[in-house]
Amino acid sequence: MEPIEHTLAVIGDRWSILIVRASLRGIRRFDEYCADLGIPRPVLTERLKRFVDHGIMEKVLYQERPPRYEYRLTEAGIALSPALVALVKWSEEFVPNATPTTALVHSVCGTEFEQAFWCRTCGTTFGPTAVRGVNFE
Amino acid sequence: MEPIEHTLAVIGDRWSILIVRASLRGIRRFDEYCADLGIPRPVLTERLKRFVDHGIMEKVLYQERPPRYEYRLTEAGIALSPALVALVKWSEEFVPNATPTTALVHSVCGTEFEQAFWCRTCGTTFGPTAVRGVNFE
DNA sequence: CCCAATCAGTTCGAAAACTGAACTCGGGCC
DNA sequence: GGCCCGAGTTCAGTTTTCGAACTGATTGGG
Repeated sequence: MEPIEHTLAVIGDRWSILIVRASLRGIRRFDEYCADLGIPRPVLTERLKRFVDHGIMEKVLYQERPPRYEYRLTEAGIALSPALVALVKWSEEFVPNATPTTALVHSVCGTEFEQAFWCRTCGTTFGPTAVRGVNFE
Repeated sequence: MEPIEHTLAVIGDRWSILIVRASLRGIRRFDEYCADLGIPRPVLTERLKRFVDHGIMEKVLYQERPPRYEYRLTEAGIALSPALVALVKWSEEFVPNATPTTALVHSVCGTEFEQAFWCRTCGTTFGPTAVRGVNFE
């Protein structure tokens, strides 16, 4: 199985990306995910378990007696951000009636940023049509 | 429903992204997708229909009698590339035993490229941890 | 003319995943 | 004891997925 197939077997469903996004927004606890996303509890249980198993999230004890855990993204989980950003930006552009709000900003300066392909060799940025590759085109 | 939820309702499943990737690789026809991906035919039928309905693909008649159609990405479909690239790159980095091949190259110079967040205001590139936003963090 | 091959789908029954609502279980608080 | 919190589990019903076999229009070969 190719790497990306493996990845999609883990996060390729209607909820996974939304869970990652919720976590980046600061959501941590089981009931918070439920309330925030409206995700069915059994589905959330399974996803969190899957994420922990695949190193995307970690279970952190935040209270003993009764033992209670919260779920935080690991570095690998945070590294999914570029994919999430790409999807958010695609959505803003192509989903009909999408509100073109400034959804994502650079925390340093507070203004909207771009996402691009960047070629170190050429020193240029470029778009999707100039991409080619073994696993791609 | 927020834009990204809508987007994930369309392409948030185990196969959709792989179909887009196959198409970027030059796959066009029903049986080609089947053979290339090993996707069940009924699922492929449903996904292609969905993609056409949502403007991600278009059905192109390539032969009359019997009428035969092939499926090509629209501009909106090609615009999903950044998300795909992000997932491919994430996979290369975080999927265990992933072969670190040069999967994606800049077609102009043939060397590997990067994908980054870029702030026009600051004139800098930055990583996932510096992202903040209404829909995000 | 008839038979095989092509190719985009459809049909079908079984298995798996998803869903909402209710329930469990440990433990603190009054 | 009775009530609340909060992370799950259980359950029954629906939807989705799956693989394999089938359909239907048409062409090319013998």
